[in-house]
Amino acid sequence: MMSEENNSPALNRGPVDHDVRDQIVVAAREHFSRYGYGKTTVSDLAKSIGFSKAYIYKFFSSKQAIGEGICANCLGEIEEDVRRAVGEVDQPPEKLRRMFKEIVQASCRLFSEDRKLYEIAASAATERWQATIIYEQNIKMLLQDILHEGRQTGDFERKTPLDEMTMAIYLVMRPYINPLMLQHSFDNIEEAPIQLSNLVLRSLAP
Amino acid sequence: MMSEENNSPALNRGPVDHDVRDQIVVAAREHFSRYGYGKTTVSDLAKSIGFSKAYIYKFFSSKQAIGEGICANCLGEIEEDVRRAVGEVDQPPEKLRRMFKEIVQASCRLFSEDRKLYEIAASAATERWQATIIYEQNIKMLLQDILHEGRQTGDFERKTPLDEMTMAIYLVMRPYINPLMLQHSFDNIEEAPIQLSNLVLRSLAP
DNA sequence: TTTGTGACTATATTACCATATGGTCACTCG
DNA sequence: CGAGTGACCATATGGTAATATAGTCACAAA
Repeated sequence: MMSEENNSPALNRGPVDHDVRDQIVVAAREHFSRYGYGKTTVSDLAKSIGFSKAYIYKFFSSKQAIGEGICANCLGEIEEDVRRAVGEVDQPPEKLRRMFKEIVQASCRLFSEDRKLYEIAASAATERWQATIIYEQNIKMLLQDILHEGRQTGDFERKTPLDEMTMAIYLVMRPYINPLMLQHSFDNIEEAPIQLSNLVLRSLAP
Repeated sequence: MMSEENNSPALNRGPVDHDVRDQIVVAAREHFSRYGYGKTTVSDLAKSIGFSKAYIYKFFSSKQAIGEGICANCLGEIEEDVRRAVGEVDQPPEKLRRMFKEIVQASCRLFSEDRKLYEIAASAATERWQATIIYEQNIKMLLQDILHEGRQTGDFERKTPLDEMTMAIYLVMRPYINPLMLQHSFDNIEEAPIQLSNLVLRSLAP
């Protein structure tokens, strides 16, 4: 499910469903991934799809808007991976473990296999782009769903208010969710999600 | 208790206990705090204490060595604040709460009241200066002491290995200990330490 | 020996300007 | 009317020459 933006400074312009819009996105992903966001000029994108630079601006309000689209894709893919991993098991405690583990894995994969796109995600986090905010919201909601389910199955305690619980656990995960913080969490990246899952699950015990 | 360095690339030189060494440290703290580490030249320090630049290098092996000294001071002061706060109460669970709360408060205080020194601490963290490593080690040891005590008083569970416990809780606190990560933790800085303390304490319940 | 320095080098930083780039708009073409 | 663009502007960026700075050393004075 793609996250469509319609917020404060409108990112998209012109026809929403248009072949050229998709071409731009494809070319942008390719260029950003290969040369990086900074080294790619809007003219480069235009040239590669055979139009003029001005035409790009019929579809996107700025270069950053294109970057946000690509970034939203990347983060969306991570989100999908996480949802898939979570969906593979039934017990809420195990879901939580999977969620934590897969978030770290998927983020590290982006970092090591597509550094240039990772850098976009990092600067998106620095500058608080919509893509980042939505991604973090979605992850938090996924977490809340798991907690809610665990409460109903009796796996998790029910005294603590659900949103406090969600917030606290989200804060524990944040250093591995946010690309900026991830960079400072590479020490013990192997054990960290396991140890932290254990800690969180102990605190969730009924 | 000051932390003295004698490590890989020796930081100090010449007479350890010397009046001029102290003068340098005092002048450096003043200058770094007012103009920042980058904008302060070694010649500035020399001039302000009435010696030549070359003489500075009789006491410190580099400008960074001076920076490390100042940074170690700042972090040492935070550490002292935390130890004091922890020492004011008796119950290990309350000690943990205090520790978390005071670390956040003291770090935020440095950030808002002495931004320039905070920036040194941040770059010390980026470049993994000794001062940072020692500080983080000390904090971790303080944490372990509290946990150890709590186990003996029966306030905390005893099944989980002590060092796993320490590591996990340390990882929870790290976003508020490490100056680099702190910058990205300002949202919810009020509730975060409380909620996280609650979570940790729930997980520590026997 | 201990205290102290000016003169020196290699590297880092700054200041500058030419160029490149993001972004707009009036306009053409079919 | 809608698809598409060249010419244009203000600002960002990159490269480079000039300057400033970290750090050393041989040496002097006490």
